[in-house]
Amino acid sequence: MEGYPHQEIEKKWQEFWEKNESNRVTEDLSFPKEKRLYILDMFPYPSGEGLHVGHPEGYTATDILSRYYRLNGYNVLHPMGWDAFGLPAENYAIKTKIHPSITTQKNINTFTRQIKSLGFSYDWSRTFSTTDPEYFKWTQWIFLKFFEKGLAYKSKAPINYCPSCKTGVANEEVVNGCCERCGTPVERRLIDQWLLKITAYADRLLDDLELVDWPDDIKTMQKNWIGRSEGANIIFDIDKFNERIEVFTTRADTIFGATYLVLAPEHPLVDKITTSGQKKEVLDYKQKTLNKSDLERTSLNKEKTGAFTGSYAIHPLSGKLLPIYISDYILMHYGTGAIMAVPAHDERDFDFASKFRLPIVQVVAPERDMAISLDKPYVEDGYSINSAQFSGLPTSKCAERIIEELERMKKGKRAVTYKLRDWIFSRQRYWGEPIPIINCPDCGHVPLKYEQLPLLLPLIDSYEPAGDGTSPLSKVTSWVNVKCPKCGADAKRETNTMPNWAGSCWYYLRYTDPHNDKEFASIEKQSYWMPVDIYVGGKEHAVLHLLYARFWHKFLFDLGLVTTAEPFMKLRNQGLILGENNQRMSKSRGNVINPDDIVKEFGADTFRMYEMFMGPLETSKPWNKNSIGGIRRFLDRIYDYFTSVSLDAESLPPDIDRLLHKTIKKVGEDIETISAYNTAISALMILLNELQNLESIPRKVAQSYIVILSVFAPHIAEELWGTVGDGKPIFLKPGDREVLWPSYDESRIKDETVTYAIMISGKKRATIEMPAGANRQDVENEAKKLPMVQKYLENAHIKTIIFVQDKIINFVL
RNA sequence: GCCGGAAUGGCGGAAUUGGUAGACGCACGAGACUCAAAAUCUCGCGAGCUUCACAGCUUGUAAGGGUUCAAAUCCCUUUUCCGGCACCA
Repeated sequence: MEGYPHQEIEKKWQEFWEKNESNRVTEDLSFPKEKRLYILDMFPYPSGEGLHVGHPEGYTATDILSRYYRLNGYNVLHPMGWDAFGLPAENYAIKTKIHPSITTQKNINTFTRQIKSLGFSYDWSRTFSTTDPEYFKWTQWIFLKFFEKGLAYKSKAPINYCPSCKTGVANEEVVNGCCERCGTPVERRLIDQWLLKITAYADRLLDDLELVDWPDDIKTMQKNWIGRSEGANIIFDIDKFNERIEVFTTRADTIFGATYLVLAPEHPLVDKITTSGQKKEVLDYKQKTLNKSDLERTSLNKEKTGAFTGSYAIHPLSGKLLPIYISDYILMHYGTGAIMAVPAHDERDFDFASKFRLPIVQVVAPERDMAISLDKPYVEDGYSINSAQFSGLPTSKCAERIIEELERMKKGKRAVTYKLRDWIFSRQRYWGEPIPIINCPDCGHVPLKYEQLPLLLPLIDSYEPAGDGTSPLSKVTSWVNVKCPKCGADAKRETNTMPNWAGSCWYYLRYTDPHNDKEFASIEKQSYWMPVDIYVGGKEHAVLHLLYARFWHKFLFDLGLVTTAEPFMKLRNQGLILGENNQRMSKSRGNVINPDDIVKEFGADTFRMYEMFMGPLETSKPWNKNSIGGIRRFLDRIYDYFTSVSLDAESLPPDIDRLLHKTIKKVGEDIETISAYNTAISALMILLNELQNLESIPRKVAQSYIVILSVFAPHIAEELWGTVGDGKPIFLKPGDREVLWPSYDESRIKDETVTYAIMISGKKRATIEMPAGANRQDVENEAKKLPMVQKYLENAHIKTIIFVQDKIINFVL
């Protein structure tokens, strides 16, 4: 590739910035807080494949923002690190016997080299990996706080278990219900697991979404995930048993339409109330349900299945007997694990009732007293019918009255239910943070003392799972067997490790004070830097990472350990970069682009600018090799022009001066959108196209152009600054920085003349130039002079004239 | 199945949020330079039609309908694609 020598220039300036500490922050906390900014990327998992072209998309956007704000006088914290615990390193270790820490370090080195080759302005003095003991010491410390406050608890929870590999497998490793490695159908097993009580924060996680500037679709996803719904728990006594079933419903108004009850197959009452004649059928059905995942239970079987228990419940208001069924469309962990089925007004109940020939009773009508044909359920609100003294009431009113009545009878009460479930926090894996708990037969779960942290992973030589579903750690007897710190009896360490989400729940706090060995971060530094002002990453973290991190943050907030209610004020997502064939990049499709190749051939500046020019940040867009060449040509033209143009001119021609000011305004505004980088770059192209007609321009103009360019293409800009600049580099260490970003003059942006579109009955027929701000009558008179317009106006009656200042005049005939 | 998002030239995308559709770039075509090619520069480039030409007409933003002086933009119906999913009572 000819043109400017990108390899030489990029290396030179990357070394300069690093040596000069150009990317550091000022640690002087008296620097005004309103001029500090925390701009963060979601840190990557350093995979063995190396950097993907999708990573630099978000990183370039935040780099542009960081450089832009620094050039405007801000103190910008812009760090990078590694989320390095996880499955791939462990699976690789099982295959190769190479310790995950070695693979991880190698991958981190590769990622670091690749990211540095793109010239991002990260402050590398603050980097760390979640696998560093100095870091996960504090992850464990926070876990102990959860334990101390009763928010970490042990309970039975299901795992996917492969009976052939004799190991637990992650959801990701289950393909079509079978183990990814051996193809054996995966079973579900209940084992003792640690859970974090995220449900205790459900309402606050929901309500505080109001406080943050996040994309609406992400907020909606979190709201739906938390899934708060208000309704009532209603008690049904069971006929011939001294037992009762509590159901949750959001439609208490439909209670007179309940014709049967359904329990989740796992419901504890099932065995008790199943009559002897039905035992076999119920048992068989429970067995079948056991190995179905929620996904299968909920999406695959359109055909409803179930079994009759043989028992009947007593309707609390009508006294009628309702048969009790079990069915897998009822999930134990939602609501009470039991429902009253109202087939006339619920689709799932309708399907079930149709299949099992159960009665369907209409109790809601769209209009008062109107009956509808029940070939499908009526799920809308309306007016109650067939509901005793409640008939005639509108839906919401009716529900209220019925709940009041049930409360009076002590047969029900208002209730709120969430879809959100507690977070299963243990994994039967090696490569994660060890859970700092000792299990003593007498004292139960005994936490390690804070001074005993970090609890390191023991070195082992076989990473194969233990074979009984427990972690490989359980094989390391020298590590597992300890004395109970409380009573001194023989005890065992917890062998489950934390999930890979743990480390990413608080890493943004650590960046504010990354080398602190007394606290996870000092309150002083946190309160200066937090919250994160701008957080950029992929949409795939919409619920898990972003919800878990918010949960930890709120927990720490309650303990007075952090200073803000929310961690991330503004969130933006980057879109997917697809392969040239418009499909997701993957090895198997053979459409993967390696960033190294692009940097080598075209240079980092071209790569960065191309990714920003592809389209708005948040949309997904396909890679196109030809288009990169266009960006490279643009940078070559910039290089040629600014190394040859004379800088002696006094001023620019007025129209180009106007364009310059417009460009400064537009680019600044586009950058701040965190989206429209493509149009910012096109504005720079338009300006260059005009400047190229001039042999001489003022030095000040060249400086403005290069400074604007520098946030997108820092290396070439820094190089050209040597020619047009003031003797000092653009990007300097905090104390040496100046506000270099050019300002624009609003009064010099206004055009003197504007083009009016002349429309006849809404169709454009001609255009005329008029002075800006011309009055309606003048425009009308000028327009009528045009032969083109006269042609249409003669023999026609003008009904009305629509005039839009500086835009159009429309003659409606 | 449910929820969310999207659909604009050969391609990526613009469009002041209801006001001249197609900015900018790619690809392509013609020309200049060259012995030639590459690179570079200049011009053209939604489709169809009329015209020697200047120019003009029709049509066009997934499809169909509607609101409006005016719709890529707002409303209704439909189709396709992408993302998410936990049958959530």
